[in-house]
Order: sequence, then structure tokens, then C-alpha cells
Amino acid sequence: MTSKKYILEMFPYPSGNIHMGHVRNYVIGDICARYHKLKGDEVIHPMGWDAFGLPAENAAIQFNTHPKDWTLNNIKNMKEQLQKLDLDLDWERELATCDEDYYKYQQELFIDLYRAGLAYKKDALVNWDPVDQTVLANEQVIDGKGWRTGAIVEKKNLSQWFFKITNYAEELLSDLDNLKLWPEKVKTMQKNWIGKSIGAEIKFKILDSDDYLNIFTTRPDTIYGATFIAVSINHPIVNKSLNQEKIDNIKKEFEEINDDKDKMGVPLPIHCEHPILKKKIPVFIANFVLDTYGEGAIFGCPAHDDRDYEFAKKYSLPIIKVIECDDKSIPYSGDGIVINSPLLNGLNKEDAIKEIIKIFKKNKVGNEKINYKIRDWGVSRQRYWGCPIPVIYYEDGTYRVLDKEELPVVLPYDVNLKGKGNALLNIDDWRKIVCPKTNKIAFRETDTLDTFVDSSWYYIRFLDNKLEKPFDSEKVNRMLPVDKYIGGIEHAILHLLYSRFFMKALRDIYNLKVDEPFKQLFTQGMITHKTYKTQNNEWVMPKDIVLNNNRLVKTKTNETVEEGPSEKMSKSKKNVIEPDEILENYGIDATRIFMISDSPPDRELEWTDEGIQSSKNLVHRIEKYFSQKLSTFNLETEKKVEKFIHDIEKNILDFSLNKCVADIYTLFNYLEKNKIYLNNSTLSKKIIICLFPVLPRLSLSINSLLFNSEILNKWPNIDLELLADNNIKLPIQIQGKLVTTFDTTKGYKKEDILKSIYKLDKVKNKIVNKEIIRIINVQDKIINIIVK
RNA sequence: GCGCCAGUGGCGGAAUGGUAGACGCGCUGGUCUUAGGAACCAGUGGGCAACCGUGGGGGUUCGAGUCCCUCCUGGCGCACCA
Repeated sequence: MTSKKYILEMFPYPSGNIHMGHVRNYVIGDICARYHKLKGDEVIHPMGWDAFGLPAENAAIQFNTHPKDWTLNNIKNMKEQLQKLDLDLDWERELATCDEDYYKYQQELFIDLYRAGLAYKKDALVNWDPVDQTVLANEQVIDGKGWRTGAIVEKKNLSQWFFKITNYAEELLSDLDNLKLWPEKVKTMQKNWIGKSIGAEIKFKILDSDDYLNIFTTRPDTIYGATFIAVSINHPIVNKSLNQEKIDNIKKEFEEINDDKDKMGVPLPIHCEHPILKKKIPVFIANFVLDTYGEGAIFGCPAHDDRDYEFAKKYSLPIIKVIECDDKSIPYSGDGIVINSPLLNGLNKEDAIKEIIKIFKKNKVGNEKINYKIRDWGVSRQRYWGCPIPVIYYEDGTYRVLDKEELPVVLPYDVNLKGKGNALLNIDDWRKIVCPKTNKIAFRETDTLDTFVDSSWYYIRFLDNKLEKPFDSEKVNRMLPVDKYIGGIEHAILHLLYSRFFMKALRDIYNLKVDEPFKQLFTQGMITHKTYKTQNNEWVMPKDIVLNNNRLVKTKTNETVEEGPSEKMSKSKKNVIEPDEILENYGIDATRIFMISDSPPDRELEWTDEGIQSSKNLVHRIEKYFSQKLSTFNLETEKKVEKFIHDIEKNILDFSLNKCVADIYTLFNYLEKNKIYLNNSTLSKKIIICLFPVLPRLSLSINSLLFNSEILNKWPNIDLELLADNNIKLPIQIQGKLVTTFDTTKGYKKEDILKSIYKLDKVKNKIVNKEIIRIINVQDKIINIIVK
């Protein structure tokens, strides 16, 4: 029975050269793909290029070239490098996201998303990267800095395109439970990112006004302890209550705080009414209220929230305790019994929340509410080298999303990248058009799509990269999800969450039957290498170092070099190893072996000269082994080979590739130690086939030498009878401690074996003069004798 | 601060609750070789031994690296998320 297997490694950004991290990634995938092909599965194993993006623009300026030329040239180079690795890839499926043939279908998808209400435009405070001069998605801002430039991100109010990922927040969260073959870690990260909290929305009436302030809380049970309201500086009520100058001053003050955890607030000239107590409570602008979460406003309950407590202390606001428990500390934010709250007294947290929500509902001042931290995905980028958004704007400010017949909107080639901002803005003869539908003057959208849009559906396009529509539904239903998706953990949120959203959105638009894009996710570890520095703190490349009189020195200058810790390979620290050189010196097979041998594929792998050398030695050893003349072999040999087939198969399927290498060593250690040479026997054939996924070159060459055949196919079936080894070494324990082992066969009779065991010296000595009170016999596993 | 993961020889790492340290690296001794970053053989957790050993302490069990509690250490993620 054959089944489809879609095996995919995250496609690379064509930066110019592949690095060792790529090699490890693709070798892992290649082993899987080759194995499944041998099993007779219908395997898809494509490769392509994540080809849009800012580095191309920067490189174009730096090297006085064009992003497209630079990118296409890099693709050519990297493809050659990959081909040198002899990966079993479906090159006929190759695609590059910067090809018109790819992005025109992305523009179609954009139109579909728009028509489905999942793409929309709005004015929004967005993250602005001043160095790259573009907007960033929330996911691309790390610690307030741009993910690529490290520049402090500014807030800008811009009209931007968004994808409505929030529509899928609940499903993106709940479906994580169905992803049984994803690392828990990644699922946890996505879960936190989506950030679901269950609580209540409460309306606080603004006194002397018809307006209300909405706040979200997970602790409505502490409502009686609310003594103030705090809003973010960007909350709409601030604009209504203060003039711009004042607001700017407050913003400045907030920015000048040294410790950003320090609480600071400014009272607003308005007050709210407590929704239950009807008393007047003050409203502050506070620096610790996030405008991006909930309603951008909170009620402060100082007795039961650390931040509110700090704030109340600083501004001498009342602190009312409404939760009682054994822990007398203030503030206390745990569970307890409600006090000082006439309508809730005596209830526990859970009941109090239910009860107060009932009351809110009755009084029409609040409701239960589920809040998600995730916000819609901003996809506009003010960059040239990306997929044009198929929209035009009229002079009156209205816009129209193009029809599919009007596609593609082709990215113009002639461009000047040396100016400030988005180069597309300056290409007038591209930008300005006469709208064919209205005959009015119109201007093209000059923002391009975030490159994460490109990578959100490339795995779908791979199924049929030449089709004259984005994809074929029947094929998608049949071939997706990707069975094994292999890549770095750095994409845990961004790419993987966006892709999950895309799959679900496309499912709903096109009635697809696929809920999730990636059935199994495997995150491979990075490759590290020792770092080297001269006394002058200059990094030195490992290949420029020699050992001279027990001293590490730089070859050219003879300077002393100090060895530092092993760190992720990076150009800046010069601790990189170039794949091309390794391939040349050690060959493909040794490189593959080393990529998987020293540590489990999901952990980091330290590059060592000894490691790559011993991998090469193994390849030679196997080659030499098969050149020996055929010897006799016996049933035991057959059993060992059978076990090898079984173990290596299991380990490939589990991604325990380091154990595959151990399996290979174990087999050849046994064969050579016993001088059993299998040459061109049927056992050899089986071994060679099983070696093929890991050592394709070697297996092919041995196969053609011994069997005069170019073909390796059909993974051997396992003979269960041979696999079952009836001879066992039975561990014998006394008081649960190992005393000896006893050679016997499976299915022994307990009574018989005990008679023999009691005669063993080691056992006899320990039980003499003692009473045997219990015998535990786990059949075929262990015998434990308990004495008194 | 919160959450998750992990701590096993000199090192990387193996062990469905059932012989801890598979396999590799390194190291020690030896063989062969003009030589070797080659190959081969033997050994390699600690201790002379009885025994002791999976970060520390406690527990469950006939039996714990594995399960539970607790503490320590390290890594990763999130971080004023109301």
C-alpha cells in the first residue's frame, strides 16, 4: 500500500550562499524523502526560493546592481551548491516568490481574501522601522526594536492593509491540540502569542457626559476594590480631554522615565462612576496601560494587583481589600473569598465572577468577554522588492481592489533605489494609470506585501507550480497537509502562525478540506563552532589557525589565538565552515553522516574536525568492508541484519538520526569483529538499501560494483521471526539489585529457572541463611528475589 | 516576575518503570607501516576491594535516570497582557 508523503524543508532566502545550517536542514529532509521513496510512497520533496525582501534592495545599493539581478544570480549560485549536495529534490517544482508566475497568483489570493472580508484597510498606529523605512508587523518587533535592524521602532499613524487573522484566533488556538506531531514548545509559544483570556468587559459611565469607558478585566470579582481608572496615552478619550500640546508633553515625560517599570500617571479632567457603588472615581493616563491590549483601559484594584498597588501608593489612592485568604500580604492577586462586596461576599473567585457578570448584564453595564492578545496582521510594506498589492487609488481618495482579469500588477524593473523611502512612489509612469473601468486617473498602491505572505502559501503552490490559477483544490485536498515540515525554531510564531491562518482562510474561501498546513513539524538545532580571537579581539576563522608548539596561532601573522566558547556559526564571529570546502575535502556522504551523528537533530550540533573526520572514516570503512571476499555467515548474522533494518527504519521515522548512525556502527562492528564478509549476498543487498537514505553515493557505488545494478529500490520487509531473538540474558536481582545474569531462552518455566539460579555462587552466597519471602518474575524480562 | 524544557563518564549522547553509560569522540597500551589526520587489536564511570554511582534532599515501588514532592543550576520563550 502506498501513501503520499509531502516532505518539505523551509525554503531559503537566496542570500548568496548556502551555509551549514541549510545543509543540516536539507540532509534531514533528504533522508526522510529517500526512505519514503524506498518504501514505495508517493513522495513530494520540492525546493524553492523565498526571494522577495529587503536584503536584495540593500545589496543592490551596495553593489550597484538591481534587486532582481542580485536575487536571480544568488538563486543560480545556491542552486548549484544544493545540486552538489546531491539532494533528492523535485527540481521541476522549483519556484521563486519574486517570479511573476508566483506573485500574480498571490495577487489573486489577495483579491479573494479581500472579497471574503479578510483583507481590509484602516488607519492604524503602526510600528515604523526608521532604518528600513517601513512598517513592521507586531510579530516583527522584538523588545521594541526592529527584528532585522535593531532600530527602536516608532509609532506612526498610517493607512495600512491588514489581514484579519483575529477572525481565526480561536481556531488557531484550539487546533493546536490537534497538532500531535508538533513540538510542545512551538505550540506553547503560539498559544502565548494568541493570548486568550476569559473575563469581562465593563462600561464605566463618564460623569457629566453620555460617554462610557470600556475596560477589559479577568478579575471582575474585584470590582468593589476598584478605586481608579487608567487609560493608555493613545486612548481616544485622551484626545477628547486634553489638547495636543499637553498630550505631547505627557508622552515626552513617559519616555524620559529611566526604569520603564516605574509607574507614572497624569489625572484626566474627567471622572467615572463605579458601576456598582455609583461612587465617583478618578481617571488617569498611566504609562503602564497598554494601548494594544484589551480596550487600552483598566480599572485599578490596588489591593489585588501589583501594578495597581504601586500606582495607588505613588498617587495616594485608596486601597480597598476585597479578597480574604490565609496569605495576608498586600497586594494579593490569588484566589480567595470575597469580602467588602455586598453583592458577592462569601463567594469564591469562580462563583463571584459568575455572579458579578450576571449583575453587570442585568444593569447593562458589562458582559462576559473573551479577549485575545493577537491583533490583525499588518501586511503593507513601504518597499520596492515585494509583491505589489493589486489596488488603485482615485484622486478623490477612494480606492478599488483590482479584478483578477486586471492582473498581474507587475513590479517595474527600472527603479532608483538610492532615494529615501519607497522607490515605487517615484516611478510615475508605473504608478499613474487611467483606470480601465472608470477612465479616471488613478494611482497604484505603492506598498508591497510583507514577505511572510509569500511564504504563507508556497507549500501549496509547490503542488502545481505551473498551473494557471493559484492551486487546484482537488490536488490540495489530496496532497496536503505537508507530512513532515523541517526547519528552524526561529519561525515558531511568524511564518508558522501566518501559514496556519492562510490555510484556514483559503479553506473557507475555496471549500478545501485541509485545516492545517503542516501535520508534523520538526525543528532542527543550529550548528555551533568554537570561536577564536586574537589578543586584539579580532575574530579569526578556524581554517586560519594552526597548532604551533601547543599554542594556537593565526597562520599568516603567527599571533596567539585564544579559543572561545562554541557559538552559533555566524559571519561576524567568523566561526563558519563553508559547505563547499567540506564537500570537497570529505565528500557528500561524510558530510551527511556528520550532520546527523553527534547529537539528536533537534539539538545543537557542535562542528568539530574530529567529527567530520570520523564520519569520513566510517564511509571508507564501509567501502572497504564490501570489497572483502565473501565469507560464510550464519543465522545469527541474519538476525543481526534484521535487527539493523528494523532499528534504522524506526530511527529514521522518529527523526532519531543520530541513532541511525549508531545502528550502522553496531552492525559493522559486529560483522568485522566476527570476520563475516557479506560481499554480494542477499544480506548485503538489504544492508545497502538501508544505508541508501543516509549514504546515497556510497550505496549506489557499492550496488553497482557488487550487483552490477544502478537500481536500488524496495525497502526490505522485516522477517518478524528472525527479528525475535529467543536467546536472552535474564537479569537476576536480589532485593532489587542486580546480582548476575542468566543465559536462557524466552518462555522459560519460572520453577525450572529458579532451581538453576539458586545454584549460582553469586546467588547462593546472598540467600544463604535467609528466608525467601517473594519472587518477582517478569517473564522474559527480569527475576527479582526478595529475602528476609 | 511568569511559562516551558533540560541536568547521565573527560566530551557528544543511549536507555516501553526492569542489566545505566548503546554508539561516537577523546584518551591509554599494543600491532602494522618509510610515513600518516590511515588501518587493526585490547582497554577506558569511580574505587585495591566489598561496594558506590544519572544536580541535592525526600517519597511511591519488589525495582526509579525514568513517576510524585521539594530545592539548586542552566537554557529557551514571554514579559506592566489587567
